[in-house]
Amino acid sequence: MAKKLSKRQEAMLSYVESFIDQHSYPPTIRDIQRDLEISSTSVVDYNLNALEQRNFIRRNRNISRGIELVGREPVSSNIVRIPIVGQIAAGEPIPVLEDVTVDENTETIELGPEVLGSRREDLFGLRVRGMSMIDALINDGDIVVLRHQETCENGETVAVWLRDEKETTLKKFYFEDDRVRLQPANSQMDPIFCEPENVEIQGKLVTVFRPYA
Amino acid sequence: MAKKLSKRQEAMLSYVESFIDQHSYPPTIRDIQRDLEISSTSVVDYNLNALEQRNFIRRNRNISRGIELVGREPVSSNIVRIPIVGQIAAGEPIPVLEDVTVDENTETIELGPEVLGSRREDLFGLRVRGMSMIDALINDGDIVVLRHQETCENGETVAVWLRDEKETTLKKFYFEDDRVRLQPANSQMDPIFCEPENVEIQGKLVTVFRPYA
DNA sequence: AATTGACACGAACATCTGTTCGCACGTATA
DNA sequence: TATACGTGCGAACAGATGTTCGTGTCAATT
Repeated sequence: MAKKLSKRQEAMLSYVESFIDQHSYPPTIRDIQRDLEISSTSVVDYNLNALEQRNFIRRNRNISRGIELVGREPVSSNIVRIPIVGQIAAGEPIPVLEDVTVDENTETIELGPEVLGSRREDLFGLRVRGMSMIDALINDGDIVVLRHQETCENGETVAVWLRDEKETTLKKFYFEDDRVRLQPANSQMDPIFCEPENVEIQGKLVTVFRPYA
Repeated sequence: MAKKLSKRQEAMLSYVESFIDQHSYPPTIRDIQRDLEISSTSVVDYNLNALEQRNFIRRNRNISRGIELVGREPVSSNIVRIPIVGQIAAGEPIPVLEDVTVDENTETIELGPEVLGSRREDLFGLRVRGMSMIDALINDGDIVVLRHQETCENGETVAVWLRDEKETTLKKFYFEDDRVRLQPANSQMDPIFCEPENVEIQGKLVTVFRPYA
């Protein structure tokens, strides 16, 4: 069982890997045959079986492109690519997602599920400008990742737009009695109280990170 | 362009997504047809084209399972899985990498190259314990990602072990004259000066992030 | 009422693709 | 030398799969 892979099997394995990286779907037997200049599909089939026996791949019979790389799936499937759609600053509203065009020029970041939690939809990133969120230990240049939502649970940290003040801020949100309490992450600081009508929830804070160039 | 997806198209899109997550290769048109109970493959083809036009997927003509999810593919080879090998606190040294066993039980996080920069070797993560790094805007519970190195350039933020004080700290490092200046990120605070012999560089700070569970 | 456009249907077609089989070649073993 | 075994070859088969086309439905528009 500890038998070494043949030259050809090694070549096939790394071919499959790079093919998947490149196309995001596995190759057919004939793809492998052609690109590795193997004379017959049956040779490919034979060596694929060998690779399966040694647990490098898994094959799904009678299914086209039914090759799976063992031990690879966890890495590739759960990564989320998050677009950085603008910036967040005290004095300006958060960009409206519908107005933002996300194309291949948009800066993005890739994050795994450990960082993001389970719900992976509606995520977007904003670059922090200014020191206005320093009380939440968020610095100029940091990147905050938000999940777009217009309501939230008590105690969640959310990005809110204060209509009257014309101001964006990141605070813990508490709805109590008839008013809203916005609590800075820094417990030394005093909360803000305001009318519910004045508060527009823009999204929930999912993660913050700071690249040290 | 802002046209909404039809019910069927939404269903198809999310079916494709979960199929890929589950199998690690895309579905065929007939897979979609069968599982979504659509009467004809041409209907699937039609709606797949609609999805392509709106840039949710990319189709590769004439090849089986030639569906790619837009914004999902780049998720492949450039992701780095970083082990979280321990914790970092003021009063204890950083775990020595050689002593740490990284196995499948080790907690890890996956991050893309935008977050990590180009050099992707020798990275490891530590969970921050305590508030001792609050002056660097790093909170209890944050995760810091370091690159293991024992030297650094002036001005880089590094994790250092102070031999005499028996203390770990994250500071900007400056070698000047015959001494070392360790500058807190918070410019309000005073630097520490010490002998070069007293300073052991543990690694360079690459990124910090804070999951809001 | 007529027209148009989006969407759906069903069947047929042409490849694409995995599988199988008989045969051959070399090396190690008996 | 004979045998077994791992590996390679080429061809053929059968089913899987993407594509196309004529037709139909329905709601909005003219």
